[in-house]
Amino acid sequence: MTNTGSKPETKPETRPETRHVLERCRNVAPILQRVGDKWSMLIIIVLIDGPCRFSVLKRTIDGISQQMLTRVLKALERDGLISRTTYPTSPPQVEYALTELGLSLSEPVLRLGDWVRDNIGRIEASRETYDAR
Amino acid sequence: MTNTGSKPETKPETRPETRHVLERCRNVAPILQRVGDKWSMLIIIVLIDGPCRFSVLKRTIDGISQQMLTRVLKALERDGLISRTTYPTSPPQVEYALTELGLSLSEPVLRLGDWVRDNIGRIEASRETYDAR
DNA sequence: CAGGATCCCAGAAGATACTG
DNA sequence: CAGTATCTTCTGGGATCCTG
Repeated sequence: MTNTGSKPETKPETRPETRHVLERCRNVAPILQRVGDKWSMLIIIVLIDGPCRFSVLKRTIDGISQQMLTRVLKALERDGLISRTTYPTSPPQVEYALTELGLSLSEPVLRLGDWVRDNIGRIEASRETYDAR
Repeated sequence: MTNTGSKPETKPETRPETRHVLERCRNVAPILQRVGDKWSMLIIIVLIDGPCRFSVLKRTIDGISQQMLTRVLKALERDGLISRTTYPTSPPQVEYALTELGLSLSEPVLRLGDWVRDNIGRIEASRETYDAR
């Protein structure tokens, strides 16, 4: 809501103190982006229930292309968040699973998910009133 | 690490149970994307310390263009995460601040930030060994 | 000072077809 | 089955110039 007040109270400095916090959070942004893409979190969430094969992942995560699934799985593996195990059967089977690291990440991420679940209504309401002008 | 095991143990079903969790998380992904862009979280983090004017934000968040700052601020305002207050002075001043909603969001996000701070080393190590082949 | 309006680009996302 | 290869589309991010 764009209000119109009367007296500014902020100090117009550059806030050097905040700078330090920012430096610390500089690293956070890239990770947030990695995890904040369209599919990564969904994959991780599925894998929380246990290891999963490629085709099952593809069927479970509705709408993802094998292309994107491959890419995201690779990126997650590179970051050490999931592991990849190949079974030399015929036809070949590949099983993906969360690593310990990936599992530990899922915790704060699920918290964020809870927040969204609890507040998405407010967000959407805000959007409507905002768009209404 | 791409291992090679010997016997697959996963059930090849479609996992309908997981489906329900996924449905719940479908809404999470878009919000994660909103917050997971390059600047949103940095802006929110700065605003945790208190209201802030446009120019101060721009100076504090190093590297952001006024264009992007404007865009992201608008998006955050639309979602009800920050408020915008205009002071009709000359020259005009505009002050941005976290709303209650935005503040509550900052909590789970900072937890995620803590996780990153604690584990970024492992991630980078994993990347190196992965890229080394 | 705080933006709006344009133009531009690299890389992300996706569709499709092919392969060990 | 689990990918790779290719092509096209889309969009996040940025540079630049202009204005109340």
